[in-house]
Formats: sequence, C-alpha cells, structure tokens
Amino acid sequence: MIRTRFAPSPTGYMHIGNLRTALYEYFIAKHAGGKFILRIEDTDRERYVDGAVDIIYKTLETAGIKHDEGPDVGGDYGPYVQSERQNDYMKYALMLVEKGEAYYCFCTKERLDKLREDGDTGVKYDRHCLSLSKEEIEENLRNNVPFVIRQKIREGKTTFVDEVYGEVTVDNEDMEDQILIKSDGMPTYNFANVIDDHLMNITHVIRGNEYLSSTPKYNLLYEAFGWEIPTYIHVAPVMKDKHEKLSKRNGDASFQDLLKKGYLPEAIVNYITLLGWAPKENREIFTIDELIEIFDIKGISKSPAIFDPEKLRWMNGEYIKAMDFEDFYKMAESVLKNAIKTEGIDLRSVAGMVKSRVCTVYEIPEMIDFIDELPDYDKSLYKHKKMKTNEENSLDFLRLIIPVLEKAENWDNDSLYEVMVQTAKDNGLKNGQILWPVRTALSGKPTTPCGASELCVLLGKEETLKRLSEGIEILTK
RNA sequence: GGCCCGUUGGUCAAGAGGUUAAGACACGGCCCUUUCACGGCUGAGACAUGGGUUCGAUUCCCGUACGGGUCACCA
Repeated sequence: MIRTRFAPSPTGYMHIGNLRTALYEYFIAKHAGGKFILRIEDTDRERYVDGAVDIIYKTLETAGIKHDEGPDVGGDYGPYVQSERQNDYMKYALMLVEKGEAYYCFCTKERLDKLREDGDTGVKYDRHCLSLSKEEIEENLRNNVPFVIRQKIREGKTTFVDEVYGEVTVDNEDMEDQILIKSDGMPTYNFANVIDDHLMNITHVIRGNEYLSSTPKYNLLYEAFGWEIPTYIHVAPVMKDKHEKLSKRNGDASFQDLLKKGYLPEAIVNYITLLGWAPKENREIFTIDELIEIFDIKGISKSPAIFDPEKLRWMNGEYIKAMDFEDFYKMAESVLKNAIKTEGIDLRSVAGMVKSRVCTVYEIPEMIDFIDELPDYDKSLYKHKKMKTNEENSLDFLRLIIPVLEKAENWDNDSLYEVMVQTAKDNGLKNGQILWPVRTALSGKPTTPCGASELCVLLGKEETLKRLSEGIEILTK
C-alpha cells in the first residue's frame, strides 16, 4: 500500500510550490489506491503563526484534496502534529548511540564557531567528541553538561535512486556528522522526518529537490536503523522567474491570493499540476479525478518551471467558458451587481454576454462600465476603416437612424437589428455604417461585449435615444 | 569554494540515436462576425557550448559556460 504525506509548516501561507507538492503526493497515492497523510510540522515555534493550520485544512479542502489521515481526521499512526510526538525521538537517537551509529557531543557553540572561523563554509565537525571515553561521557552526563547527539557518518559512498533524477552517488566524506538531537532535547528536522516517515509507514517521499543533497544522510540514517528506505521523488521548484523561486518572501501569489483574484480552484490545481509535470496525452484541461487517473511519476520534470500568470489566466477562461451558465451567474452575480447601479438592467443577459469574453469575473466591471455612464470619448472613435465610417459621415448615419429607432415599436434584438440593417439597405449603405456609429454612440468604447442592437435592448429605448443624440453633439463639436 | 542537480522557441512542454523537432500560452496574419471575444485556418520562433562514440547525434560519454541547490543545535 502506497502511503504519501504532506508535511507543511504552519507558517500562515500556502505557496504554490507547496500546494503542487501536495497535489503530486495526493495523485501518486490515490492513483495507486493508497493513502495520503497530512502531518503538521510545527516544531519551529519562531515561525509558527496562529490560524495557519486552518489555512492548511482550508487549502486542501478547496483544492479538492482529501487526506486520509491527519490531525483533524485521525488515523492509526498519530499523533499527526509533530510537536505532540516529541517523546520518541530521544529514544530512537539513543538506540543509535547504542549501536555505535551516533554519539554524544558536548562541544560548545563557541568551539564549533571557532572551528568554522578559519575555513570557508563547509568545514565539517572535527569529531572531537567521537573519541570521548565512556567515563568522560558519563561524567558529563552526570554533571548535566549540555549535549547534542550526532550521527556518525560511515566511510564510503552512498548511492540512492530518485524516481525523477535517477541514481545519485555521494562520497560520505562530504557529509558532516549531523546533529540528530539538539541540546534542548528536540530533534532536528532531518531526524524527526526520518523517524516520523518510518513510524507512519510512508512509502513514497515527495519533496522539493533542495533535499536532493541531504538525501544520502537520510539513507544513512535508515540504514543505521535497519529500516526500509522509501521511494524518493524529488521535484524541481516553481519559479517566479529564471532566478527566483516563487516565495512568501517575495510576496508572490499564494493559493489564497489567486483565489482572491478570481481564479477557480479547479483551474489553479489544473495549471500548477502542469508546471513540472506533463501527461502522456497531448491535452491540458483535466479535472482532479482525471489527474489521479493519469498521473505518472515519469512525467515529472527535472528542471524548474516558471509560473506564468498569463497561462493561468487563459486556463481560468477555459474553465469559465465550460461552466454551466447558472454556476457562472452565481459566481458573477455580486460582481455584476456592484458594477451596474442602473435600475432595470438584465444582469443575466449581461452575464451571458460576458461569459465567453472574460478570464476572471473581475474582468467584468471594466468591460461593462459604460452601462451606468457613457464615458467621455473622442469622436475619432467613429472612424472605422472597414466599416467605412468617419467623423463626418457618422453624423449623417446617426441622424438617419434616430428617427427610425424613435418609431420602433418592437424593442427586441431581432427587430432592432432588422430595422437597422433595413435602413442601411434602403440608403445604399453597408450594415456597418449604421451599426458601428450606433454601437459607438451607445457605449463610447472601441469594444463592447455585444453588438449595436443588443446594446439598444440592454439600455432601453429612452437611454438609447438619449445617447444617440449625445453622439450627434459630440460629432458636431 | 567543495559536493549535488539542471539547460528543447519569450513561457509551459512532448520527443527520440536517423522526425519537416509535437502541442499549449503569449505574439502576427487571414476567415467567421453586429465592435470585441469565442471558433477555424495560418505565420514567425528552440535542442547552451566544445570535444568525443557512431555510418549518423539535440538525444549516449567527457569537458566548458550559465543557472539552481546544499554544506546550521532552520525547517
């Protein structure tokens, strides 16, 4: 049974790279009918943010990820909050000491600092305490001299296989005798991770490739315990640009931010899954269930991917277009109400116009701002090469159509379109020579989400005629 | 600096020892059209670099350049 875990720190923010990792973990587990576990890594009190755990739950839920085990849903391998698991780590560290795979170290911070002072970074611990006699150790312990427990790195080379990067071999020379238990009795992250993953029966470890270099150390730990090594899947980061990762520090968009900007959870999930992973088929729009179905580790990329907001925007537009109208209306209603103060405007009809033209609902207001108020516009807007209209002849065309519309009895789209086209025909004009000036006079914009006759219907007869005469004023100025 | 990893159009990416090196976003053009959008068609645009191996390498190997990661009593 495949078991994967998502192990975020509750720092109050779910960034896109993290969420993507969670998705991959979820897909890999679910594809194989396995379990996806949530474990909260809250040992860093400095960075702990109140309410952050809720953000994690909320994010997973909104994204459509359901964890099988976790602090809120329980499970057989709890507790699922790292700070509640503290007791065990020391026990395991001492087991290693017993086996000669780890040792007490009483070196002071000062001594270690001094050790590093001379050389560049990368100076290893000199194993000063490795040679301490049993008596010395016991005496130190008796006297409550602060200590840490360090892993004793063996000589040789360590090779591990990563599902994405393949075989990686590192000379153990390059590794330091890392600290397992800190002087406050707490485990270091690396140690806690190995213990937790083993105790929780995690079979596949999926994480950022910044851990690629420390993976050999993990392996050495597993080997020291005689535990089975999990399958490793390291993934390249999601970048903001060629050089920088997408990060909280840079104030980059988080999942929450993207939602606030009007992106649909499904679109975000779909898009970020495709950042660093590609399916076998040549297709881009997938539901989360489809992703579970087709997700294959082999499609994971080795190199970083730059987050492209433009493409997310496009994809969101695709989701909106594919959306059921009622769902779209529900989503857009409040935006529409806010953007249109004029009484009597048919919001549903506006929603229909706008649906295939926006990528997020927040693009709606700018598109329809002319409804409440005709914007100031320049008469050059009347000039359109293809329609064969300009500032001069548009005046004639408007004068021609106003009386016709005044007389119009049926104020519906088909009738109005018919009457305008007929007028053009009767006067030997192109359709556009009537339609373009009308559209312009009614909207004061170069583009609108609908045509001239639809604008007439939308605005109503009175407002239509009012704006048309305003058009004449502008043209005669 | 040591070690590890990476490098296909502007971006996401497929791909394979022999291909006209897919596709998508963005961009240009055309068609459709009641403006725009949608839709359809189309154009431009890429294998970082030098050596090998090979009949043939963008694909395999080595080096170089560039980029990233990592070397904590942080997670």
